Amino acid sequence: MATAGPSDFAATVLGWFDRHGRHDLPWQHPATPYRVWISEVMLQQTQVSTVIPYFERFMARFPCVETLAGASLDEVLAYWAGLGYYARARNLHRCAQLLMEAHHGVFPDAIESVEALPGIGRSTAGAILSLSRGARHPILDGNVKRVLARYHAIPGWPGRAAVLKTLWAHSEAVTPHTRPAAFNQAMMDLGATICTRRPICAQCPLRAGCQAYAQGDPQAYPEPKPKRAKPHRDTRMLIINGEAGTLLVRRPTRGIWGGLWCLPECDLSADPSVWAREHLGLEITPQAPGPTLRHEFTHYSLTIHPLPAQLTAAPAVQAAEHLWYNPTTAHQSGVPAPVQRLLNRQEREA
DNA sequence: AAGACGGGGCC
DNA sequence: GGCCCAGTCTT
Repeated sequence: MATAGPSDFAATVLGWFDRHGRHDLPWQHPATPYRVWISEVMLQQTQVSTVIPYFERFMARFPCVETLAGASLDEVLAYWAGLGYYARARNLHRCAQLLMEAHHGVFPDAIESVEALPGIGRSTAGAILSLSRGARHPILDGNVKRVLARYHAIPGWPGRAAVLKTLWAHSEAVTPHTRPAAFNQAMMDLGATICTRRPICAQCPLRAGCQAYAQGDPQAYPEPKPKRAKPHRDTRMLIINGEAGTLLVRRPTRGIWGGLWCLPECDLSADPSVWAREHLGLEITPQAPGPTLRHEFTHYSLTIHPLPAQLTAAPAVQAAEHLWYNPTTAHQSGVPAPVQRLLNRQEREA
């Protein structure tokens, strides 16, 4: 049988969507540009089941662009803490303020203008304008990449520019003029529920035209990223306890855990007391080291060596980038997951 | 073109 | 433990 043409492709996908697609996701009711935007950004590199509770909490606190733009970055980061990729939250906040200042708080209709906003690339821009307004724009997220790479048996890793270009061309070609919103949602649903890493081809509406299926090994597509050795790093985190609580310092905007509140980090080779005096302006008395904590990143693994210490002297003036964490008081600060684990561990042992 | 960027889920 | 996930930005 010949490969189905674009319109057959869309009709098949839409027919499947009406019966088997997901119509009950929180951001679909109502599917406003704001809600679709927030959900799409949360869903970048994060799975639906993880996102849903974050989305509900976020919407309850920041129901519209204006609320988000008017909030402090710290509070936005606090609502994001645990999702990872914190640049997404910073971009979200900046984008909300930009929308207020330059676009009256409303997303522009031109996709070029939407793509120009911070944290919004081609796929997210297409998703926002199609899912919320029914405009015909292709998308290309991980799900659509998988479906199209298999359907056309496209060789190569999608991270390569040439492969990506081919995939975009296919996405553009199959996106219909009628019901583009339903079609895009359908493609994501298909990738998320049927054309998964281990696909359920028996239930797939595209099976008849799928080249990877015809070849007998749909899992061969898309090709995996070429892998390399993962380096390992060590760091020491100081758990400095004073009368007001445990010291947290704000990390630089750029780099790992950007803008989040973290335990002070000092090199293993440094003397902790000297380091604290020079970098924090505090006098401390180190105690017995705690058990190490291992944390895995995409690109390296980290072993955290916790070192509890008692505060013995502090300057009269509190540094702006310092915060004394106390579990009994309310906090609205973003703390990375492994640091939160260390704080919780300390609280349990107290 | 390649690397940076987090955390959770799954096998 | 390795791999994956509704990507984008920087270099």
